[in-house]
Amino acid sequence: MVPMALGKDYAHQQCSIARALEVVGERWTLLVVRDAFYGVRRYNDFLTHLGAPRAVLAARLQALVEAGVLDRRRYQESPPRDEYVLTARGLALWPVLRALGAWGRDEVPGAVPVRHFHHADCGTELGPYGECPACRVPVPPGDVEMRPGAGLDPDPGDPVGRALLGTRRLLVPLPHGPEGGNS
Amino acid sequence: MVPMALGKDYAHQQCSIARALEVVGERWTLLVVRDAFYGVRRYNDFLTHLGAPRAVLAARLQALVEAGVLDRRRYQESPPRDEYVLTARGLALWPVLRALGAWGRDEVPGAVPVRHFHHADCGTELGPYGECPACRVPVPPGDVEMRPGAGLDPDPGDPVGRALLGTRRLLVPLPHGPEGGNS
DNA sequence: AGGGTCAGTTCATTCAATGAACCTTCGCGG
DNA sequence: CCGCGAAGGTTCATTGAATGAACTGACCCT
Repeated sequence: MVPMALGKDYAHQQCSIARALEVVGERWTLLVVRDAFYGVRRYNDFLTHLGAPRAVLAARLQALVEAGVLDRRRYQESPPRDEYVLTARGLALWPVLRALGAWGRDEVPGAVPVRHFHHADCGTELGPYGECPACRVPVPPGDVEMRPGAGLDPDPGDPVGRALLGTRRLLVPLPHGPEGGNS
Repeated sequence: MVPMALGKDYAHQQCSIARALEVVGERWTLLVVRDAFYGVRRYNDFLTHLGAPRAVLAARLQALVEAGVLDRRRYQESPPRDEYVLTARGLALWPVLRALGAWGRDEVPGAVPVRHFHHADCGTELGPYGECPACRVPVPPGDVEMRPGAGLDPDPGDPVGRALLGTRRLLVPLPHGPEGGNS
């Protein structure tokens, strides 16, 4: 996708769409952001869920941190381990992902709904712009509940995909650590 | 950008966002679609406005036609000339471009508004989801009026950029032909 | 016949993506 | 204190796509 020579070519474009694509328009980048919304925070989890080459993932994470979309922060000291979490700027990408997902679901032929997104406060399924049709408000991603749809593979090969099978609230980190599994 | 080996890698992803990116996630693709919304329809106009390599543009246009986003149709017989116009499926990408543009304008540092988008019926500037805050309705792209903003280069090098300087309604084709210029 | 427009295609070069292997730090079990 | 494995990378050879310049071909005008 979207390659890194973008700065060179898109920069001269007087257009905010081009500027956005300079940051998130490369291959894998928006999928990394999507996984961050789903609660993925660690390098290895991104890696197994996306299937991207390690070097590309490292480059994308670093670029997203530099662009202020992700924040890299220490979650344990020994051994030192960092996690990547969405900043306010990253959270602002939620409408982009909503719009892309809605288009992929409605307009790409042969697509079965994979996941449904609901307003956690009232249970209503979100409208096409990420708003709650019942409450008439735009729903921030932290108030979105993700539910499995008919098209979701019930037995994904990777553990991250398995952790994302059930109903989950966005932005809640994936379970980890000794108690993490399924106790 | 997002590159053409996408089919291979994104396809196994059970996700409508990934499916959307398979179609519009490659480098240049979304900029082609943006220009189509602005009224660009001809190969040479895309070429001069985007600055993309000719071979890449030809490949992207063909891929978008095959994906049903653009329709290629004959507009004159001799010499045979085709133009590329958005289909219903392509028009459905408008929220994606709106969301990307809003993010690029609000969240990418150092960005000055380049263009403003208004509801042609009432003149109100569109909200972040492409809705009209006054009329409380989602505004279809054909009812959107594009107006120049402070960040717009007043003298672009290419004629297409010059034709897009003023206030224009989306989807209206660029002027062409003997009367086209600025009479 | 010559020049110009439009819409491409071809081709050599450059640049990024891929995937496998390797590296480092640490925790743990014996 | 030795070996093992996990986490989070880096390095490297190979593949593949993007780039830009040149070329093609159909047609029109003068």
